[in-house]
Amino acid sequence: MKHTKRVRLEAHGWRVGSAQEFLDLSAEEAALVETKLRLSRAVRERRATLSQSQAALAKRLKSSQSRVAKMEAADPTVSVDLLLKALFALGATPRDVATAIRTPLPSAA
Amino acid sequence: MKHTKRVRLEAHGWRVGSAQEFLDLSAEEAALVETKLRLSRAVRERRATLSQSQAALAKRLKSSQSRVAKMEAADPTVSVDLLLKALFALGATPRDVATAIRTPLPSAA
DNA sequence: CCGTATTATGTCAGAACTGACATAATACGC
DNA sequence: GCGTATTATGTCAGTTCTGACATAATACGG
Repeated sequence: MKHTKRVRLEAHGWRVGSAQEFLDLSAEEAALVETKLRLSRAVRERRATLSQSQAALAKRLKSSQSRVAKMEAADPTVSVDLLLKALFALGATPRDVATAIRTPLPSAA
Repeated sequence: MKHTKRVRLEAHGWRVGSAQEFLDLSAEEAALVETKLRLSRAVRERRATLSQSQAALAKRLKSSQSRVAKMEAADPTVSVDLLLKALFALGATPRDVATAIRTPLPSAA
């Protein structure tokens, strides 16, 4: 279950216009996906550092363990808003968030 | 129409638990709101720099002028996801986004 | 192995967000 | 002032996201 760019676009009722426009939108979508990946990784790392279970973080967030798992899996049904809420709940500062967003993934394109 | 923390929490069906918990959640909510403000400001600045109208940006985003206006007004009905989509559509890099998130507002608390 | 603690995956009703539209308010040149 | 271009505010039906639940998979000590 890995809706990526393509699927997401189709879900939005896409009908490709100019190739240029499509490519640009792809790049923008890719940047957003990459950002989500970085944030989700940051959530997992901070939580692990604090030795908290997903269930514990979920409780603090008034969310559920399954949703935390999806956050860390960068599931497309998880919004950036939720990822940020999780990070702040884990004690991250805006500076920490900024760093996470700038930090490239281990081996991602 | 300025739903802030309080209203948002109530909208979520809040019932205050311990004072400590409430305060913590307030701080976290505040951090998120502050982040949204910074991003919305970044959208306005980038768009202005490019001398684009809200309508032009909206078209590029496949959105509407009114929603771009709400983005720049940091309206609570605008998600961080949408703000990021706008920034990337305006040519921002993850690094730019990170900078925006770290940059304090002119005179905010 | 077996318990059990933790994490992953699927599903869905309800809540939040979105684009679009209408229309009001502002800004700016003429 | 008047036109008009741009931005602001309000509303709402349709889509997306969310929490919760069930349950499967994995990790790990005994």
